[in-house]
Amino acid sequence: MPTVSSEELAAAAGVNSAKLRKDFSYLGSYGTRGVGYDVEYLVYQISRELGLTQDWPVVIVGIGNLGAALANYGGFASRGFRVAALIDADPQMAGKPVAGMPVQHTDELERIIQDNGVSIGVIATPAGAAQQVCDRLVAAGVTSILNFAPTVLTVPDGVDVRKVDLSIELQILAFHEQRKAGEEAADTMPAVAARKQPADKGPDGDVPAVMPA
Amino acid sequence: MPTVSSEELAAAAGVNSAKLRKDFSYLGSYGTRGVGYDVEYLVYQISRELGLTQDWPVVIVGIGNLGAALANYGGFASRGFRVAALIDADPQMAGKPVAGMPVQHTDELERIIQDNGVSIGVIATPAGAAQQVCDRLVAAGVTSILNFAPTVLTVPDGVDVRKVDLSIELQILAFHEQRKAGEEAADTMPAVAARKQPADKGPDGDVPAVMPA
DNA sequence: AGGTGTGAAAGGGTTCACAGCG
DNA sequence: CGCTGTGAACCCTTTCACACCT
Repeated sequence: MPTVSSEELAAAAGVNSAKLRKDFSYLGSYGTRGVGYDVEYLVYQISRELGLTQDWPVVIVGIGNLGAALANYGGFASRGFRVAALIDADPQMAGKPVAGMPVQHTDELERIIQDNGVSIGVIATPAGAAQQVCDRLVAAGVTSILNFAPTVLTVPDGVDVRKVDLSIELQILAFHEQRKAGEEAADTMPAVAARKQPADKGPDGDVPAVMPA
Repeated sequence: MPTVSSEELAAAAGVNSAKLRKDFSYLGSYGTRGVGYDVEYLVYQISRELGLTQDWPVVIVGIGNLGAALANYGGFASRGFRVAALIDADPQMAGKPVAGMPVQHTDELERIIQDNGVSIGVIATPAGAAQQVCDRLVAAGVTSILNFAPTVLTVPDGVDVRKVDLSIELQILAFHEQRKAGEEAADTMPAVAARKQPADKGPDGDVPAVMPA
């Protein structure tokens, strides 16, 4: 399929075709009237705009179950992320291979960041260690942090933090589950709970690509 | 601190106090004019509205690194989730304790769901197994699914699916990182990339009591 | 014709500003 | 007097509809 129309893409994504065209138009005029969008060219332009064509070295700090899961996560490489190092505070872990890569000790953190020009760090440590690790990452030059620890991190201006709370997704499901259960009683429910919502979005959410209602 | 004002809460949350008051007003009139909101009462009301006061048994299918990380995740219990069972297809895993709970074999899936009245399932299997597991969960009575596998699941109407893609969060960080790098060249950047964004929201970001849809 | 790109209209959500209550 | 609750103004996003290009 060498080209797609906004209509086809919109249907696949579950959005309005006008919205899709308007969104694309902010990136430039990459379509051809009467024809549609050249798939390969479009993919490249969007990838470039999103930064997927760059190589982003990242470090993962805290190689417990979650850190190991992240290290093994296949989706990273295909999106331009390269795991530059796995770091853990436990000396027992040092040298152990995880996802085909030896775990390094926290002592090496600063050197690793600098040697690899890492600007993105992933924190998968226990809550208690997160802020400290964060501070060291920032001091070493990291300017974006993905935080899986259940703590709110404090960072200086200019540093971005995104927090992933795995239980929030469950909470959203439970919220809808609750509504399903009390559907017939909808009239007596508060406005918020009763309001029908158009397929609400996940964390990828801003990527409705395929979110079934 | 027995009471808070909308102003204080708004500052803490990084939003406008009027928005906060309006949002709360959809839940009912739980504040006191001239005083503020009674903290304990407010927490209860919001918890109830979100379904946090209910007990939600969940099953986790696929006890690899990620599944184990989820099983150990402390945040669940405090939000009303109870891990009813850990399920894995590997017979070797059966009986092994993970997070103080024996892993059970996939053969038991249907029975476990029914015995525990589980309506929420978490899929942490490899991509190849996800749809099949999903089908079985749904057939057994699950109506909400949290999917960590990198696959788009197909489900019947009435079943909610939320997909968590761990790399998307990194992608968002990389996007901002890219902008930081090219800040001085902002004038020549496409409109989208150059546009200043109000501290955009994390995954928890799209969970304000009232979904911004 | 066929489908993009976009001005204009419509729709929603946020903020303002203040009445009203404790 | 202080702070909530909320109508109205405002602003941003989405959708419509069509001019315009291929």
